[in-house]
Amino acid sequence: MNLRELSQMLELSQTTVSRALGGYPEVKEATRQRVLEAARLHNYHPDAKAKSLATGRSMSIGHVIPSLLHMEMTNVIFSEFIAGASEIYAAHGYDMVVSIVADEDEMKAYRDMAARRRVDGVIVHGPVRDDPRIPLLRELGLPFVVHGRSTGVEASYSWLDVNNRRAIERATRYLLDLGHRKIGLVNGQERMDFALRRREGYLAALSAFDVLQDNELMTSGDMTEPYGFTSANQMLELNDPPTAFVCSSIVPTLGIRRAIEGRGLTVGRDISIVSFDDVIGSLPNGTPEDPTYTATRSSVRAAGRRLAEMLMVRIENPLAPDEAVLWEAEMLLGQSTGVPRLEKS
Amino acid sequence: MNLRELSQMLELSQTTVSRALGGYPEVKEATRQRVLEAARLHNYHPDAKAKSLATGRSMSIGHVIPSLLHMEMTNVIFSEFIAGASEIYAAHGYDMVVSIVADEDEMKAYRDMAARRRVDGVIVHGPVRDDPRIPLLRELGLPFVVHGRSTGVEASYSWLDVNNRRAIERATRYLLDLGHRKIGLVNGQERMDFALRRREGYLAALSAFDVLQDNELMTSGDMTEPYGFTSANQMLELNDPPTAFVCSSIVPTLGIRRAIEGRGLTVGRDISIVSFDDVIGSLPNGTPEDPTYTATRSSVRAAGRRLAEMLMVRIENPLAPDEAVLWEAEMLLGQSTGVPRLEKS
DNA sequence: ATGAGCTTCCAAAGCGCTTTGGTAAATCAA
DNA sequence: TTGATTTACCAAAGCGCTTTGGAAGCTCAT
Repeated sequence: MNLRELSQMLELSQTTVSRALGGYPEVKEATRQRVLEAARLHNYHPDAKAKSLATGRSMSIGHVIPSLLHMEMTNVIFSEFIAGASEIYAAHGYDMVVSIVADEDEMKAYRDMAARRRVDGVIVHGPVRDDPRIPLLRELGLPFVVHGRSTGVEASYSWLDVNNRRAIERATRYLLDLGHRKIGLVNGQERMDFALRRREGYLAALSAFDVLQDNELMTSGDMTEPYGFTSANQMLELNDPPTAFVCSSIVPTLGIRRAIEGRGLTVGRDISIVSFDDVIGSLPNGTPEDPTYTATRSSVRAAGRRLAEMLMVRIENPLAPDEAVLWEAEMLLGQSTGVPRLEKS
Repeated sequence: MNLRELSQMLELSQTTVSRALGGYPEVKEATRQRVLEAARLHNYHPDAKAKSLATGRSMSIGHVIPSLLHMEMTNVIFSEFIAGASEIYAAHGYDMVVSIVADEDEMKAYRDMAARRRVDGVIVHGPVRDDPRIPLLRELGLPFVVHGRSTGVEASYSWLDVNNRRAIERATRYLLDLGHRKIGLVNGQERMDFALRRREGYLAALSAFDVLQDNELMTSGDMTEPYGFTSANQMLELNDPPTAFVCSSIVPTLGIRRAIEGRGLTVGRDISIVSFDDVIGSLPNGTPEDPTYTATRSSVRAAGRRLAEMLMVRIENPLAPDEAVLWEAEMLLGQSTGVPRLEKS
């Protein structure tokens, strides 16, 4: 059933039927009801591409994710994000098109989406320092918002970020307050902007307590479970091993736990962990009243929702001023922290 | 830059330019080169929706995922699947549109996609017993393939499934062979078809060894980490606790580990675990030579690739006979299993 | 030289919608 | 009553592409 057939059936022009369906005022109320009724009866829905072609708006949002290097995000975090974003898209009548590309094809993927006019806007994931995608999208004139920020990019753009620096600084300070002085940092890939900021926060806390930076107590890598396991094991084998860990995500935290318990030690009693928690559906951090891990927490799903809203605004009005949103993470005390017990001294 | 502008610039008709770009033979080679050159120079890419409207093919594939009840899959497994599928889509020039909807809107989402002719086909995720989506899609005439099978659906359809029954039967038999007799099953939601089959496999193995089914040793639920933790803890508190667990996914397996070690026991030595492993990027099961968990394994990413290919075929030729693919899971011996030590006796 | 058969190009229709620029009929103000 | 508005509708253009159905211009065997 298409518009022509429907309008012939109703003995009305396509114009009138289209306007009736679109809610325009220049059609008699009785007629509108007749049209609505018939449309429902015959399950008429305007063809998406014809509508898009006529209006010039594709009514879809693009997400480009580089598959290889960002495997950490491809998985847990990304799907949590799109779960949030897609709620908003649906509410506004937008579809979500996601394109997983090899890292080296990422820029081409954006150019392509823009040239083919496939999407009305995009959300940029996992910004790195001096991220080239931001100037590219600006040049392409494609509306976009960024999940995170890119140190080094001067141009203005819309973003939403967690205050990663402060979140990890607080986490580290908490451990320092408990008396820990050997604190391992199990960080994400430090080419990612968020990981750089977290490292800064960690170092800031240490220096506030006059603790010297120790490069053997800092690792950077893809946030997988084995990565956490390996990092923790390496550090625990040092002469002067850490009594606590600060970890960038719940996933490697699980590996840290495995390493600790594999050595016959107990998390929270012998070795403390503070994690960053993105609030992953399948990996919830215990219950809100009794978190498994002491953690600084910020929902990536909520970030997806908020960024989607910001993007909708930019699409409606491309000339709107850029919007910058910085969220503070909340800190939850859980079972994974305590005063140091295994100090070398 | 659109076709009209490009063809005016070249002083050719739109027809000729279109054909030159499309690789049709009825255009002189010199002309084709001239066109190709100009197209590249001006970064001309045909407008996706105009092209789709003209050809009648939307060149995109839909994925509908119900957000609430399938949260287990929304996260880890689903994103692993689409990572595989999207490789194939990209290679065939298709885009992927994903739509996360409230459970009760799922059928509507399919109807909508079909009526608006938004996609050329869909992949159905997480089939349940008597899944209503299969007859619906058949009625809508929308090409589709199913990841898994639906017990109770008589009609023919294309699917790819892992032999879940046999995989879990083998896993359970392995534990029985080692001497375990109290074996806990930490299963997925048993309204899901795959979970039902796994339960059958578990029970078949037990009865082959004349071990009685014990309902206290079987749980069913969303495959999260805390679910594994809680299930394992409950069972371990029984008078006659299990000496081993069979678990439906690596995610709850992590929770089982936490429960075991939380009681001062050691995985593999005191309590054994065999898991099903979907091969999740961020949660790899140790290294191939030395798996952390003994597991039956089948890559969901590979399934995504294969199903995407099957769907492409169906779209090319909707009358092609349905295809059914059953994969056997491989079984890997890891560090998480051993002979029983803590028997009540 | 002539018609058949290629080669190479093009005008125009059509995909299914929205939107512009109307026009008749009904209503209203004076 | 008459001209001005308002109401309720419609024909047709246009979005940017593909594809159909030619049509010139060439080549070439006869």
